[in-house]
Amino acid sequence: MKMSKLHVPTLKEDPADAEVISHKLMLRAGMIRKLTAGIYSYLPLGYRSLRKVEQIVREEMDASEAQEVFLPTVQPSELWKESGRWDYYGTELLRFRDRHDRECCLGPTHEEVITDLVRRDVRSYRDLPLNLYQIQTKFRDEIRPRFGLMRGREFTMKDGYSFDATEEGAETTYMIMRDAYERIFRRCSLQFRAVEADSGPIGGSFSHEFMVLANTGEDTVVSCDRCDYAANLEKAEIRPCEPCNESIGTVPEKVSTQSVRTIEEVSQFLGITPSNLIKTLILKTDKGPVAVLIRGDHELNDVKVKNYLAVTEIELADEKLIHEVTGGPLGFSGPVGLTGVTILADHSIRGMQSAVVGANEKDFHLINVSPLSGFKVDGYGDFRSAAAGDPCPRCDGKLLMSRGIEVGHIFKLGTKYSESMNATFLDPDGKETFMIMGCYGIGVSRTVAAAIEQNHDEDGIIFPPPLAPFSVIITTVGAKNEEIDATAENIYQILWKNGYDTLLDDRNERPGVKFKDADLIGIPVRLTIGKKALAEGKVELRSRKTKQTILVEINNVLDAVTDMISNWDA
RNA sequence: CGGGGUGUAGCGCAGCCUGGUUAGCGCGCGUGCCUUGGGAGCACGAGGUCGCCAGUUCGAAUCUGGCCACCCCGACCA
Repeated sequence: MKMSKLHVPTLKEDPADAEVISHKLMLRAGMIRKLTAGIYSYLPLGYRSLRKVEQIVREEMDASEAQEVFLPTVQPSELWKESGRWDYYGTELLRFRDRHDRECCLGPTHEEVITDLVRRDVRSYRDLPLNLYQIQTKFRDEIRPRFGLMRGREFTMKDGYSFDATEEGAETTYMIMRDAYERIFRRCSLQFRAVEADSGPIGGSFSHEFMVLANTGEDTVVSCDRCDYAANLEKAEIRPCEPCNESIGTVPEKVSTQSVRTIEEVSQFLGITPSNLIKTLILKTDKGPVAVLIRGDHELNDVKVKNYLAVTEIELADEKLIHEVTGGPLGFSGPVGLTGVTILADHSIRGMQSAVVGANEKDFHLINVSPLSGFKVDGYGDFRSAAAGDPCPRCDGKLLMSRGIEVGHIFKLGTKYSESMNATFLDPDGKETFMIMGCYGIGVSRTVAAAIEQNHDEDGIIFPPPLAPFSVIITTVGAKNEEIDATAENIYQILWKNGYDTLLDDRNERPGVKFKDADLIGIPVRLTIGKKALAEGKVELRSRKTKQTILVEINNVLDAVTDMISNWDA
């Protein structure tokens, strides 16, 4: 491609509405343009990168014996009602009616469609396992789209679904997909980790998220400094601590705490540390209110509570509900004497000896309260979020926190959809059996953004070669010169013939402009052709990553380019 | 949806508080000259329903009300 013909509207300044670096750079590099909130057009460079990722995904999925299909975007409400998700999915599902007043939605994911497809034609265990995938645009009416392609409403996703006859088969498929994902993200030159995750609203029994490590990530990844344990913060397990079994002979005492109510204020006021406090959080769920006790220095993990209670909705209670439940105002709740509500407590509460709790009365707290005798607990569990420095649940190491961008997610779904949608087959004994499903997603457009988050500098994007829209850019410098132009054209042809996507910057621009653009759009290898070096039969080869420049003989250009690209990650 | 903010040329912004001729600046864009190893210079030029609607006023980018869009912070997810 000739730069003079390529549509790359680069920008000198950062667009005002871009916050994160990948968004800024993709706009500045002329890769994408926003149409409306969370919805973007891909320009030639952006689309080329997107397709590079798609191609890697395709190759690795195909190599894992998954088969590509292409499914409808518009889906009838009937299917969603059948799976039960029409009511469950909420406003993220964009619904509308067609001219016949039939209810439809735009597919945010395709479990229903694929399950319907498979149940129609697959009747025998002989047809299983079956693993189908597609790469297409999904629409999720996100509450708050942000950060450009990182959280769009419309985005490109690879989603795959597997159907197995047996549990063992389903687990094997899961492992195959896990391996495929490792290969895919490694090929994208990304630094990532596969972490244990909560299986979320799609449901299912176990799942992994693939997290690209980046400071701007929206997710928190917990990992061990000793072993390879890594988990999403929502999921990260806390090892239960030893229960304290001696009740020291203290008697609860009511103290006035006037207008102090936050953990910080109360502990300062009483001259104790937050770890001596128990915070009593009143939560509203679809099965009624619950009280959850968490140590003062810990954070509630509502996903854990949600899973423990098997409820679908959970949120912090408002002041009115708190009053109804405890009889006291916000900030002074406590478990002592609390009735008519389920009381859950985090494991760490058991290890406390004399704690401070709210008195369920304005301006009063109770001190010297023992979890052993001071109040009733309906269930102990793991209800708090891991924090940096917590012990690893698997070994003696300590947990570290880092930020991650979720680019892939795999679930073993089990029979959730096959049961609700009646996807069955006949097993070898002729018995009708539910298929065991798995689902495997990759945020393709998000992967491009994540790669940029991880690979950039002050001059622009530094594309890893597998994702770069073009691998090489040939930049001619100096005034119009036939020899330079001819050499450039010649090398350009050679590189294309040898499989390198090559850009030729033949614009009548000053060198500075060409260099700035080449850096901004992040082409890995730049070949500069100028008068001085050419007089010696040489051209310059520069790595966008190391910024190192070497002079190479024109005859050796192909080898030198190959060398630089194949040693990119070295 | 709750809280905060912004809307003026393709992009980035000033002007608004304290209404008053022709609405500015930088970048970009067009033409010409010139220049060619890190976003050159000079000259001329094109480009604006000041987000939309209503109101106040002799007069509104500027004041008031309503609406819309977008961005940021929280609950969701690839």
